[in-house]
Amino acid sequence: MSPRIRMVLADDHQMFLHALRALLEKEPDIEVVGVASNGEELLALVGAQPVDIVCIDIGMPAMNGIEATRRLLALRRNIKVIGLSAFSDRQFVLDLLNAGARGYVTKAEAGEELLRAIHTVHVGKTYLCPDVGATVTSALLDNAPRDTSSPRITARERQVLQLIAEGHTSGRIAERLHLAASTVEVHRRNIMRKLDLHSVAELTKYAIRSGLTTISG
Amino acid sequence: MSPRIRMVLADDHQMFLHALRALLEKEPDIEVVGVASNGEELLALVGAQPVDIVCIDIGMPAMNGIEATRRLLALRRNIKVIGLSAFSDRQFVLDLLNAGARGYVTKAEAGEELLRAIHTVHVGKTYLCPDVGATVTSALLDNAPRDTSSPRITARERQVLQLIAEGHTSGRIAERLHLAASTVEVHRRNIMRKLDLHSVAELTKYAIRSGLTTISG
DNA sequence: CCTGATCTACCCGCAATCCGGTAGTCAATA
DNA sequence: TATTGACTACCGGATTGCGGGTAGATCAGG
Repeated sequence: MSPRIRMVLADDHQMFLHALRALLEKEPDIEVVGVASNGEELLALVGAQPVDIVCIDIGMPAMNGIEATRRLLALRRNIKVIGLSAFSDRQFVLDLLNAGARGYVTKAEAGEELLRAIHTVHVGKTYLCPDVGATVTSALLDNAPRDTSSPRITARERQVLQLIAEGHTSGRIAERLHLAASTVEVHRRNIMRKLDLHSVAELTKYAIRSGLTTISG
Repeated sequence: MSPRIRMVLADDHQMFLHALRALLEKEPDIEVVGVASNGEELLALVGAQPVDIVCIDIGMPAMNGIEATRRLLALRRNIKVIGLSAFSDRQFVLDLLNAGARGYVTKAEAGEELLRAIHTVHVGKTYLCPDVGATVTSALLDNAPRDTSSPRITARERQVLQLIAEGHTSGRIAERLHLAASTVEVHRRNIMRKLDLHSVAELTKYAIRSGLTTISG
């Protein structure tokens, strides 16, 4: 008999965290060895014990889910990461996979979907839940340079977008990042052009979908 | 021995729904008799069988949680409703309680908090989770007209706010509503003043929290 | 009848956004 | 080496946002 799959769960909602733990512990081949409600707790948990798979909520406020994935894999390269999210934004899934994640499941899916993902990544494969899988795999299989249809946001732009979505003006963002206001405005325009969004309201929603900011705040 | 508490859960996230079910079914005195992922399913479930307590997620897209509560209680007056939410907006809690709910718990709280709420409302009392309880009860106990601290938004303002959060300018909102642009701007400023919000990003998040608009769009 | 709330509409003025350019530096890379 | 992309910074101009007023119309409640 092979040993049970050692898992760690990370989500900023305590209730979801413990409810999910209860769901997974009904599975005989899964052992939840810890839960974390922020990035620091998560890194401490995986640093202290052997862990096979980590489920990370993309929408954590304290630490960006993608950043958390990167730091986690820098610490323990052989851990498998599955991203959990309330939304399914194509670009964001691609970023997460680029960061090293092996799976992606939306919270709208049933628990069985997550179990499928766990067992799939545990044997070294990649699992994407059906609704996002189609669009993403088509993008991955397509090695051709899809210039027009792949709006990639840079790290700096992501940083500016986050501050815009938090309600700051370009001037204050410039102060915060030690930049000229004109530079921030360039980033702002480039973000809007790349994403084809044309108002702060749309930028804000995109930032929330991407996990760059939370609804409360 | 008293019979078990018959519960129904409603949330648009399948995963949370089933995870929460697993958590509650570990309790010997609780029986989850059904789960619903939208308002229609919920009404059908409580119409078909005896139910003691219903947990409703406030942030359901298809049906407003407050509206669902109202219709639920119109159908079965003796059912106890507990509101679940990812956020804790004072005004929404008040609206929910006005609609007839007996409890309110945020998803950030642990599962034990929900169990406390369930047992409390089951014996006919009202339960509010600690972080919102303080502000809300102070508002309820205060019969005096707290003009400055009770930001009630009018129907027209809500309409304008929704269109702002959808990314429209005052000019286009004016066209849509057959108003002068100056009038829309007045509504806009009154909304901001009442809610103490000072950017479109903050307005957008508030609108999402209020269920006026959805994140995807 | 009067008061208060709401909706309507306008005034001014400054700040900020939004869209179009140009252009230098730097690092990676083809 | 040459090119590409990212980051930086500025210019100009049109539009919009934002905060402060004033004010008339309507309607409900005391």
